[in-house]
Amino acid sequence: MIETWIIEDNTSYSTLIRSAINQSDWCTCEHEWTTVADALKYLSKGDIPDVILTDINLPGMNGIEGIKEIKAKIKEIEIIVLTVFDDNEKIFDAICNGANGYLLKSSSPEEILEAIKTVVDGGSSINAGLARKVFNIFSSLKPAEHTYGLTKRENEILNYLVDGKTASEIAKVTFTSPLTVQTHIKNIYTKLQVNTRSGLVSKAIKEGLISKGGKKLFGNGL
Amino acid sequence: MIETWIIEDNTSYSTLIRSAINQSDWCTCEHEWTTVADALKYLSKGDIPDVILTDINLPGMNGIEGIKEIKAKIKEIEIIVLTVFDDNEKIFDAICNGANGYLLKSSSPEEILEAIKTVVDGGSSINAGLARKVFNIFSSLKPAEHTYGLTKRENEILNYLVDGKTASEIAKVTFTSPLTVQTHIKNIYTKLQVNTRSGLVSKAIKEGLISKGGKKLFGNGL
DNA sequence: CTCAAAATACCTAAAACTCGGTATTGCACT
DNA sequence: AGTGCAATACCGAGTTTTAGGTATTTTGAG
Repeated sequence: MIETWIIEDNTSYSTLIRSAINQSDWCTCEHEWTTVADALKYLSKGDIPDVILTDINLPGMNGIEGIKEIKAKIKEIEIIVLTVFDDNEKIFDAICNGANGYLLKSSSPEEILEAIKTVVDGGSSINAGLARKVFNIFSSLKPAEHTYGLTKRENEILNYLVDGKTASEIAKVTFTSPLTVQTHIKNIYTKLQVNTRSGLVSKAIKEGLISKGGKKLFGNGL
Repeated sequence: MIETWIIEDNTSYSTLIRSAINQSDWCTCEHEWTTVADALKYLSKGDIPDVILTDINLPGMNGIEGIKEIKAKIKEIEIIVLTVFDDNEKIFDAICNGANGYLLKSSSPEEILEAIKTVVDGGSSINAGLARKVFNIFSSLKPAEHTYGLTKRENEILNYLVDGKTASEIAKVTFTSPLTVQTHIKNIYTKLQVNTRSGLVSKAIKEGLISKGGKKLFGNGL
């Protein structure tokens, strides 16, 4: 039997969902809370559900923060966001904070039950329309592939610079003169149109100019 | 009538899918190619499908590159990846390059047709298991929230540094002495355990220490 | 109020960086 | 054989940064 909780300040809506859940023969909802704080308090007492359905717009702590708090406490709980918001930012934040599903309140009770089943089976639940948004967020994450016409050597040196190395340190690992490295750096500055070391590093990371084994990567290493 | 193409070097598999598609009364598949190059050549002739199903492991140009090339030519074409690979990297790359759906070859013909319908309706198609992976990639993108105990002022200055500003420039915009700014920078260095400007900027961006209106952001501005 | 942390400001000296140059060598392409 | 680009190396002057310090004034929490 799957145990679920609902965190939702609109009690008439939560009651609706709750009764739909309790009508199934494999899933129950014993508790509904109006704030994240209430849910967290009860969690501390050792009563742990399999799935939590949560709104985002809540009094006190919002649902996004709530996901983080709940996951920090017991990461095994599957969390499904149930909200009216469908903007990229909310979706992005919710997923980043550990949401396992994202549903709109326009979803039918059947869809909600389906989503619960999906997450307990180790999947993630999101409808096609929202999935498109997730896909779009992803592809917008990919920086445009400016190369600024950097040569192989310049690119190599750029990578060392981003590591925080000085010109002389780079000279050592590349077996060249520090003066040569300075020349390269000067040329990189011109090509990237920056005039400080920090501006260079910033631009290089933000525009994905850094390669790791030939692959572009994001600021966070992926 | 939805027109689809298949790019797949395993012709016995593609023939199977093609006949399944052609058995529907709303979707046809006139062309199947074994390489991206073939598809691109035909695209140039003006014959444009609504949806392309593509493998990833292809002779010559791989499917990931293929997505980019096809989208660059005609971005309206919906592209569904159909592959045996389910590793994070392939999924990530495919979506970043503009894939609109991602299916495993274990999918049934019904699921494939469902996916085609989904993408032409403006959604994105991905099954629950893969969606979980996408969700996990997202949450791994979120840098851990180290703060390194930076004070408000230090954080402010850090942001200017990441912009490539010098100490004196920062002093001007903060209406303080350059010496004060230097002191702050020195303290930031100690807290972040770096000893060059570039190392600082690099670490700050990679670990998401940069705030924009109170919000964390990624290296790419999101 | 009081105490600690934060923010402010200054000093010095060495090291590193920025920017304007010049110049040689080697390699690929025509 | 000649042209162009990449990579190498150097000079000099001025600026900025780094790494030790010290010290005063705010400010926020108890």
